Amino acid sequence: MPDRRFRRADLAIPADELAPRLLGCSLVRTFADGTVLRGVIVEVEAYLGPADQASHARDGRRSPRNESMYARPGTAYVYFTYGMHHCMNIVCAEEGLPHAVLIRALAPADGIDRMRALRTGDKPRKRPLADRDLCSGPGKLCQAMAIDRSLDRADLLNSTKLALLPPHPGDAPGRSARTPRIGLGECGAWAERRLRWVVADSAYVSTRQGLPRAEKR
DNA sequence: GCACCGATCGCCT
DNA sequence: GGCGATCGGTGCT
Repeated sequence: MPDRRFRRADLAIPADELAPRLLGCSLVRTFADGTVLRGVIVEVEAYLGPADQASHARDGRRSPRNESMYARPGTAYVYFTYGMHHCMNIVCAEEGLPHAVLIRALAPADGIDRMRALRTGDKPRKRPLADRDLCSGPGKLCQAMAIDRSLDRADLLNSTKLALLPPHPGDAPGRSARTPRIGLGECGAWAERRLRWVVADSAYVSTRQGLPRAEKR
């Protein structure tokens, strides 16, 4: 059976509509040697276009760095930040309107040992990284999946290297919770809007910030 | 040209 | 909980 993919039209919707639907979907990284890494999306944030003061595209900003935000829905937007980390977004809404969903955490599913090797690199460690430390943050998951600027502008609906797949039929993603987005500076009311969605009971989220205490584990 | 800072992480106290 | 790492993007002089 050929792998299932989204249709372009499925992603041609605003980021705050797409984001919750991405919980439970898989992000799949395939290497030239056939190695496959897969994680299930458990945490996302929506960035809502030119008006969104937390977005790289705020006030219509457009540059070589964020050009892919203006591309077709289904395009990957990968950027470099803090001098050492990459973060990955799924571009959505109509082409030319810079909406995107930041992938903040994955539950590792396939290729876990390879992810661990990618995360650990050459650094000697007393204990191997725990599974919950592999993809529990936007920078971590890019390191674990070998996602960098070379995958910026990749088409997640057709790329052989990086793909977005819908949940397996019958997969229950679990209860989701909404919170404000993480790590924003002064963005006025935009910092307060609840544009982050997390699988509330997942052990693989980046932080429990904003989640009800009763859901802490 | 140059100074500031970031959609983060890991290590330290 | 705090802070340094590390460097490209951005905006101002």
